[in-house]
Amino acid sequence: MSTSSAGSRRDAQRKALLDAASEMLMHGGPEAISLRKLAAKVGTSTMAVYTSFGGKDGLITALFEEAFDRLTVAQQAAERPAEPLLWLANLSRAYRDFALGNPSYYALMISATLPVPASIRHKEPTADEPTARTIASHPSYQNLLDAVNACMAEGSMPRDANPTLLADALWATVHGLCSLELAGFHESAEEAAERFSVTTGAVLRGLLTPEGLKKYESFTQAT
Amino acid sequence: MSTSSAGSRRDAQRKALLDAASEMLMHGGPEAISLRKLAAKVGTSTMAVYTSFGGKDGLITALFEEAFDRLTVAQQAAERPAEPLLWLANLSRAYRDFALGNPSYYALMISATLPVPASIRHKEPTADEPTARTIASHPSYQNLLDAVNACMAEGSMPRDANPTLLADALWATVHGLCSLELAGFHESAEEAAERFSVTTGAVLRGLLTPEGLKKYESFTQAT
DNA sequence: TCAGTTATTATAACAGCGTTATGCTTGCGT
DNA sequence: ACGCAAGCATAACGCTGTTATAATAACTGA
Repeated sequence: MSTSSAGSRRDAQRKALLDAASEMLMHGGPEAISLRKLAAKVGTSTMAVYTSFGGKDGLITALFEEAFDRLTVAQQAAERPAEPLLWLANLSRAYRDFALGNPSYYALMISATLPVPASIRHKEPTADEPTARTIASHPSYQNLLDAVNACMAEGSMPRDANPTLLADALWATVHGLCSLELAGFHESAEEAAERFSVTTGAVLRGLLTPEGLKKYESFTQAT
Repeated sequence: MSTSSAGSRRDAQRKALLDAASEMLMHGGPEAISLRKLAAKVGTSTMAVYTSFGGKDGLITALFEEAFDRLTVAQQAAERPAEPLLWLANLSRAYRDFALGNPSYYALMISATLPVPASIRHKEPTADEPTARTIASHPSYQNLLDAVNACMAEGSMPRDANPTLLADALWATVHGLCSLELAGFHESAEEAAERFSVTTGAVLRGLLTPEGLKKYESFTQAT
């Protein structure tokens, strides 16, 4: 049980590097991660990054996965009421809270997700295994899908709809809102919060069945 | 009229650099822009970038503004029917067409807009002049605002609403959709197109008044 | 038109980056 | 206990943006 089990010396080195990189990320953003400074911080040389992660790309990928894990934790920490519509609203809020609370991690998720060169350089898109699968099967997305399926099951959303389509609609909207808010397109925090609730409410209402709409409006009026 | 008028030798150099940088951007993405390669391409030295743009940041800023100009052209080239609701739909489509047709420019807009370090390094946020103003007064955003105001004027959207709030809701949604689509979260182009129309339709319907909703559904049923 | 001043550019050097080649050193398996 | 394989430190390579210096070009004023 030298290397197969967890807790080897190598894993300790890996964790130390990852923690230090995480600190650099949170302190100065994705662009502030330098292998040389990272190695100096941990007390080793840059070669450690290559043996542990295979290079800087591997390190960034590890941070990227950690970001998604943190998001998943934030999502699953959200209150899960019996009403799936309220659960969906809580998931949206949790997403925003994560983005605002971990802006550097969120920036990393976006910057590592969006740019064309990154997706080109990393893996040739020769239909090997599209990135979509990687995300769709992630717990973070599964949470959202579960909530959508629950809404469909109770008739708040059309039962014959494609749940992935509905989940993507909500995801894209929430992501766009957080992206713009973090970019600084908000005059005040209150205005950003209002825009978030108004927009997510609008897209959610737009996806509901008449029955679901009635239910949703009873919630918003009650609260 | 040596330097005050247009067409100086200096402006020609600036334009040559900008065009070459634009080509590098479209070919290899934002990260492929190297001052040395750019200077070699134009047939000068890297110092030209410093005299014309003040450095690489200035060059990127110029490309950033060019990206917004191109977006504005695409927006204004969109058909403008008498019905503001249809105009709004056309603006959304034009935004997506621009993003898909100029992915590198779009990536630049996002990457230069979103990351925390960029906004920190560039200008200290000492309330000097928030970025929001810069964007809100841009023709591209004004187009959207005009359409929203037209919808409010005809009663399709609540007349007592904040037009900026409504415009931001649509902008964030469309932006989030394009961002996710360009990131590669689409199994097929058809699926991405369907998701776009479904989501934008949902958020638009969610922002309408009952009268506006009736009008909108008469359009979708007619077409 | 010519002299003086200013601005622009080419060359080279500087500091930093990710990556890689080369030995040394360490630790594990036999 | 020995031998071998893996990990790390050192140094070098090629690249990046930026800056100092010196020469050149252009424009201004007499």
